[in-house]
Amino acid sequence: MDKEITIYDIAKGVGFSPTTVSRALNDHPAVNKKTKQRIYDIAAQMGYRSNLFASNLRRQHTNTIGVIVPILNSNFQSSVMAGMEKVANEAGYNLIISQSLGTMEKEIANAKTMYNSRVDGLLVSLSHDSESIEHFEPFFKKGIPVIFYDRVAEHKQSTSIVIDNVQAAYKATTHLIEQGCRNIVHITGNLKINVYTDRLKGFKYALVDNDLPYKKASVIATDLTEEAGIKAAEQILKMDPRPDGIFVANDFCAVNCMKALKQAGIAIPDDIAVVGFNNDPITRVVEPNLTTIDYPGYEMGEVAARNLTNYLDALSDVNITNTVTLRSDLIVRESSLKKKLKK
Amino acid sequence: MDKEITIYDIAKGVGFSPTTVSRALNDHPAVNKKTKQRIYDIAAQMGYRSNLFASNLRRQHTNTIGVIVPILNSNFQSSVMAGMEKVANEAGYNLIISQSLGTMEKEIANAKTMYNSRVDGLLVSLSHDSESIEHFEPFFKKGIPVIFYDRVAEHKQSTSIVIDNVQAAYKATTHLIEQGCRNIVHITGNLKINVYTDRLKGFKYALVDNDLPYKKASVIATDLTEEAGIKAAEQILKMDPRPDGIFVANDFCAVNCMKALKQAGIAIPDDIAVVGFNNDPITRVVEPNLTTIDYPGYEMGEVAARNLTNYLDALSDVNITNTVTLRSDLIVRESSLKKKLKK
DNA sequence: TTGGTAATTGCAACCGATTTCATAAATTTG
DNA sequence: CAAATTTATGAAATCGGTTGCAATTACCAA
Repeated sequence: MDKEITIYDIAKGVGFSPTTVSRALNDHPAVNKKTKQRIYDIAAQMGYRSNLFASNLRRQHTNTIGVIVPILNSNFQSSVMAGMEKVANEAGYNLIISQSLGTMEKEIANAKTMYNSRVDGLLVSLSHDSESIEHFEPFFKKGIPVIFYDRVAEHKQSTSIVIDNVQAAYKATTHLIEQGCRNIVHITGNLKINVYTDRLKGFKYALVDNDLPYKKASVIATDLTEEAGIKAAEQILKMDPRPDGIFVANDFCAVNCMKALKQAGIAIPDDIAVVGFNNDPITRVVEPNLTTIDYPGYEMGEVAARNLTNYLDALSDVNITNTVTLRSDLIVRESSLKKKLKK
Repeated sequence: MDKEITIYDIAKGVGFSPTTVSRALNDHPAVNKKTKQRIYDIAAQMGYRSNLFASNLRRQHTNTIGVIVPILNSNFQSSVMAGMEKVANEAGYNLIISQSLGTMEKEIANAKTMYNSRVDGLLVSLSHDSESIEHFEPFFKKGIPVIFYDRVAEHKQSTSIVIDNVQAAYKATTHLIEQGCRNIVHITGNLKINVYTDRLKGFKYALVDNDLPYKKASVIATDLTEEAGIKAAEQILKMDPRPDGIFVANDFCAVNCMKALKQAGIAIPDDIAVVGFNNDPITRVVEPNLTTIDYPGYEMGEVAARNLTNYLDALSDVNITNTVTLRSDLIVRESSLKKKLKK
């Protein structure tokens, strides 16, 4: 097995001190250009690779960004991560990733690991049942930047990257109303999470602004899983009068709900129009194609990572921006286009 | 900002030397139990956290596993990663992740970064156009374990985690034949990649074993994207005689091909039966539901990571296993069940 | 020639934990 | 009770870069 080459070996090779070698390798301006070149050449020739621990130990930073996600294998989250990885990689940062699997317990453990791994910054989407963000206090105390995205929490020391969930839900609901729906049901997730409370707000506001009554019974809170969609469908079928529109806070759940309704003989969109949320690929596969909100995951990942790397590289000196809101649009497809409006 | 607590601070606090503190914290047997307990208590009380760089620098390992994937945002890959993360996390390893975006160039750069980050081991799924694995030589030379999964390459020093693609494709094709198909088309990906050549082999063997002719014209090599599926459908529509079965090496492509065929008035499965590959969630959404091969991504991630951590923790002393083959099954759904066989 | 400044380079002290070797104290054995 | 072990602890070297400060040389103007 090859022995590892150090700057001391290089120093011996070129007849300069380790100090100069170190400086040359870091492109320090106080080193003669010719010296630098010679050192580069010899280093390359000897197959030198820098020892990041030694460097990190001395410099007190790691060039590593921690990411904590609820779950990796969802279309949205993996898109986010793809965007993050691209930006982080380009900026010279490594990404270390862990999933909370939706529990606060694991999120706390992960935060601790990240803290011990001394990440330079943290990108977090909160778990389903995270009721506090106390476990990030150590980061705040030590001035390690934490950026929340999608599922965020308010904190004066952290930035949040979100879409305007209220507005998006408002658009979605308004669209249903424009299609003639007068009795709309909203299927949502855990109402402790900002995204779902905001979407509920948008739903409510749209009703009110269109002089439609808002009834608590029209909101079905679920865990947004496959089964939840089916159960919600059953619940809807029992309602009297039967709803004529559904706004679901998640595509996957929406699709399963739709399937169950179709099996029960409901015509979509004519009997019931459906709108989802996220623009998951399945929305273009299900029949009829699902109207949904385009939630730009990849872009969100890029923005979150860029925000962090800029801050770390002191490109953005102060952390002025507290919230970044990305645009999100309604994508209209057949699942919500009632016939009477079609030509 | 809090100052960082070191073992020296603790040493001062308890009146023992840093040596003893270090040993106590690592649960070394040569430290008195009472001493240990006192050190634990004080460490906790002072809010001590170990400095991983110092430790890594001295110990020459990082407790970090590098993962290089072609692309993060695919259902299969993110499932794999979810499985990996779970196992690695439990075994006390961090995962650093990078994507090659399908190009060998970026894969080489990523490998270099991982090498410099001194990962303890590497988990790799090769990029589309990786024609050699020379860029992993430094790892092999230094004895750093590299495990390939899904898209693998032969190397005497590395383990591969795969499914039996030949057998899976054989099953899929045989199933189509059993359904009465006599003129089957195979849509595949880049034939330089093991998974696709193997699937092609399975396709071929199944034909031969059933006394059906294998024609080169029946194999459509594509990039398996959404558009590729549509283009392939157009190509199929022009064929004379028209095929009665399609075996696609990827669900996403299969679904789009199916949609295009349906639009052209083809009845599925009666005119043409379709089988996909991967068991992506969309297979249960498309109509008719797509018959496919269950490719256990999550499990593959678990197995790959476990294999690596066991090796690193010297639980499996020698690297005996060179290839691990996971089981994969055919899941039959409506897209391939021709009427005449239905009751 | 002299004083002064800029350009290069090196010494040595870190960063914080681990580990070899030696030592002191406690315990067992003959 | 002396000798041989065992148990518990510490001093100091080490891992491989980085960096404050000092030293040397080169260069320029007066």
